[in-house]
Amino acid sequence: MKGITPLLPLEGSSVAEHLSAHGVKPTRQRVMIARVLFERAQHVTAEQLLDKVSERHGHVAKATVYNTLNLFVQQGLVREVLVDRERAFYDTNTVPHHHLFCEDDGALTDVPGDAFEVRGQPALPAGLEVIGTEVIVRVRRRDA
Amino acid sequence: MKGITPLLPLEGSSVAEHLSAHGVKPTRQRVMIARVLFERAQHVTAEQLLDKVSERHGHVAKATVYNTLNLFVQQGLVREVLVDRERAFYDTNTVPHHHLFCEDDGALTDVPGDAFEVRGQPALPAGLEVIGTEVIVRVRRRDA
DNA sequence: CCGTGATATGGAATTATTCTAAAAAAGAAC
DNA sequence: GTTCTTTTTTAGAATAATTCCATATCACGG
Repeated sequence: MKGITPLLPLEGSSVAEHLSAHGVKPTRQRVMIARVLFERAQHVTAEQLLDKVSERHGHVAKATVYNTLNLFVQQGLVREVLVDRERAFYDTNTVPHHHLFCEDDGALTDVPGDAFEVRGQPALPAGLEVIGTEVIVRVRRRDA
Repeated sequence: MKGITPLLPLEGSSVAEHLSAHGVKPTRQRVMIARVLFERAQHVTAEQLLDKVSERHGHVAKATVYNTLNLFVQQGLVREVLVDRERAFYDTNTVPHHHLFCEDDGALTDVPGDAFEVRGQPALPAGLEVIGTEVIVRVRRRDA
């Protein structure tokens, strides 16, 4: 429940099993990408991910990284965090939690502690269902 | 306090006064833009705003619309809502409230009612201050 | 092994936003 | 009003994340 709890999504199961369990066929590229992505709870951009994968495993096309990330988002394996217009972040911590975005350096972190919470369900117009709720707390350095 | 309360930011004051009161020098273009923007509480994209202004007042450069929107955001006259990578929305309702984003048609609306709220302050690392908190509830049509 | 549908790839295309350099406007001083 | 300085506007070029496209490759059931 707490945002700071380190998540290790792969504890006790292989990457391929993890993908299959979420309805994603584990191709070679997807496994390469997932290895880097899920090695720890983190916030990554598509470009960072591409670099890490290329460096640690083989070459992957940029389009494949985007396709894969979109697929993972759709299947609930990662969460997309839109926080500035420059780039999207992908968050491997899928437990509901909130985010802190520092406008000075563009750093995205989890909201620490649990004193902060969202209460209740919004009154929705008929025929709509909630996909997800995201809370972004924008911060800056004092005196900046 | 309630998200659905229609806000009329200009009630009782001219557009120029409204701008000045927020530290924005009321140039001809800024007044044109503000007239369209603040005529009612709404969510607009930069392009929609440009079109409306050009149609109802004179021509304005695209760059001016972007400059002006950025300035207005900085001065707290409008709120920027980042909800998909395609475009940014600008919200003339500056009273704290939440948003509903429908992924099917890309419509952005306010969260109705007040059963839904954010409680407490996040525990912040030292030296940081909160600029603002945004809550986005993503929805889709049932059965879609 | 073969065929077929899914996936991967490189590079081109798209597109919102920002940048740039120059023109216009606003404002101050006199 | 005139002149000088600073701010704002402008048109168009530049930027860059993401998607599109057409082709090649892969996974895998029969």
